[in-house]
Amino acid sequence: MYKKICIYLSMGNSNLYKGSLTTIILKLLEEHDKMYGYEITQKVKELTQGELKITEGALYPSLHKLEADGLLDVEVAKVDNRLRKYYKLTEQGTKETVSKLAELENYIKTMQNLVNPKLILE
Amino acid sequence: MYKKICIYLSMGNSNLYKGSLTTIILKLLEEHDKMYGYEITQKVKELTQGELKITEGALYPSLHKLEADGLLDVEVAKVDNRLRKYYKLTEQGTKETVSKLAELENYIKTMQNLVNPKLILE
DNA sequence: ATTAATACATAAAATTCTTATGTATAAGAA
DNA sequence: TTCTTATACATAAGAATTTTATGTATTAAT
Repeated sequence: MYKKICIYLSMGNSNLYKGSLTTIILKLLEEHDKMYGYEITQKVKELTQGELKITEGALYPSLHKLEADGLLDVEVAKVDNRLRKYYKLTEQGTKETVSKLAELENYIKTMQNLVNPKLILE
Repeated sequence: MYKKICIYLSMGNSNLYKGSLTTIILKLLEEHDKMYGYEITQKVKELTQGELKITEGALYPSLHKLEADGLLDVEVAKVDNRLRKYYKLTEQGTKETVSKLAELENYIKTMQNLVNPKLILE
């Protein structure tokens, strides 16, 4: 038998992260070429020093959607008798990544402008 | 009779804005003391040069929730025979604003760190 | 031997927003 | 003067995304 007790901290205790999961996945894949789901959760935890924890319930459906949309290709591997699904960017996925990153930069500028107008002079 | 044809552009054509509406409302009220709903939509449009358009369907329920949560007080006024509901921060709302702004700063730092790790050295 | 870590998955519920619609007054254009 | 746009509120169905909870299975560590 199995037993599972979970503690769900997820997305930084702030709902600002809502809507950024896709951007995060695409950017990580742009930098690391080929990653599997669990690896993404660990990498995000590491890069954010524990601030951001991607939950499985958000990650896997998101990966499936990106694949269905043609932004990711999947390749199944078996390592130590355990399943791994490696994802990588398609050509279209690479384009979408550029676009998503531009959106993020734009979001940040807009929000800083809204929230702290004195510091933005350009 | 009336007729209404709407063009819904809303939240910057990017779902990164999901989750930031509350922060935006609170910050505007911190700066402008007292505002009504329609005024908020216009102010946001103006401050973001049209990039961000708050829809009524998002704004009004959000204002009602903030009021129900004790973060905003409301005061009804009649100007030119037209109804206006002025909202202002409660004491608790002022505290929450500080907290929400800190969350935003933190979100921006975390995302920049994730997305462009080379530029962050601190 | 039991727990923690690795590795996938899905599904109900919550949250937030979009889209659509409803109501009403005032101002401006045709 | 009539039609449209702007001002000002509201709610509700549906979409999208995430949280919370659960399910299955293998390997490593205690």
